[in-house]
Amino acid sequence: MATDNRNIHRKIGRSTTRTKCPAPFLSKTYDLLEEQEEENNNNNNNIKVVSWNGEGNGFVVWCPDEFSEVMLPKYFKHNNFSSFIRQLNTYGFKKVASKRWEFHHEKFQKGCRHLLAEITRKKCEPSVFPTYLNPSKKSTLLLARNNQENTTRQLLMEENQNLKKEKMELQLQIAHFKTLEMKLLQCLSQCVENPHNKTRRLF
Amino acid sequence: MATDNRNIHRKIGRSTTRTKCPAPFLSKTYDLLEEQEEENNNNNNNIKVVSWNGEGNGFVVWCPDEFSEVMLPKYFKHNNFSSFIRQLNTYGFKKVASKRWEFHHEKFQKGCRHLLAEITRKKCEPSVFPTYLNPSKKSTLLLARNNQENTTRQLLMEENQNLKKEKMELQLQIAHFKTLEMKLLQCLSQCVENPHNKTRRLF
DNA sequence: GGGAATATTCCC
DNA sequence: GGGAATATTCCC
Repeated sequence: MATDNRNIHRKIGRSTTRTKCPAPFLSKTYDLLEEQEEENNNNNNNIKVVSWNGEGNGFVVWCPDEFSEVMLPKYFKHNNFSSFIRQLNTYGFKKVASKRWEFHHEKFQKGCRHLLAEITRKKCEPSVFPTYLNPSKKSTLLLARNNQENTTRQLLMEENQNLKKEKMELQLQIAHFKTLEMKLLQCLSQCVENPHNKTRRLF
Repeated sequence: MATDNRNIHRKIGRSTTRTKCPAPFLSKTYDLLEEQEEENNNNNNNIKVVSWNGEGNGFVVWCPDEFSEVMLPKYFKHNNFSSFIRQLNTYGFKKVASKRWEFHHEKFQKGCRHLLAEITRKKCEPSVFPTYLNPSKKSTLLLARNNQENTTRQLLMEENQNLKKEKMELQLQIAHFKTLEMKLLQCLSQCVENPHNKTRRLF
């Protein structure tokens, strides 16, 4: 196993001064391009394996097979092109051509190593559950949690409904009492004014 | 980079028939011991680097430096003893001696490769939040979620309180009406019976 | 020892 | 492309 003298990046990368230091993957990919660029310049006759693109705002893997077999193991712990692509996607790079392996990232540009520290890993959508729970367990937990929440809400809503119904009934009673009071008062007034009338008919 | 023909374990390991297949780390560690055992038997004069212990219910790394530099890279993508230990801990192995690197696991025994599939990774305590969220973000989310739940409940509870208060007031009104009705009726009856009495005093 | 970030692999 | 499991690293 070749010793990896780029580990220094990683060591600093994990420290609390993270803002100063890009992720190891980014530094290594940048290193790879810079070192390959130098080699490309020295041997104009050779076919390029990987290089910055014309504008210097992205890079192209010209020979994926050679890149994977020869270059990847020099910088990473594997020789799989797909793992390299997976990392590019993780850090938000975009494939910008359909017929060649050209990738862009706003903050990944030739001569701008200082921009690397501004590139962050894409975050997955926040899930409220740890990844090791299988979907069935997740649904069970979801149901449990929802059930608990729903039970409280359900009880409150039921109570609300009942209270509203009771209120309506009470208001209805009051309406009847008001009518009754009115009639009684009417009746009384008639009674007082004409004590000998039959007032019962009001009821 | 040496190709790793043990990846077959991994490929199967990720399939849905996971129960049949141990984690790659376990298979590799078992392979390593079996292959080293054979080498130990062939060269009795050599110092052992790693071997099963006497009972066959654990193993001993006799020479950590040589083990790390020579054997680890043959089976894993690193040469760090501490990473190997980290994996052992992840899978629940216990260090059982203070003066040498001897590790046990109930299901990791000489001649019992079939037990490996029963060894599982230790799970961290279920956190409701993804690990990438820092504590401050976690509290914010917690508060947000709680706020949302609390808002609903709070509103329902407030509505409930108001409804109960209104109900009480309505009942009070009804009580007054009942008193009033009673007095009016009393009054009326007096009025009818003794039309010339002063009935107003009842009010 | 183990939590957590990053890397690598596998799979959809 | 990206979710998720496992591996490797870093740090407490």
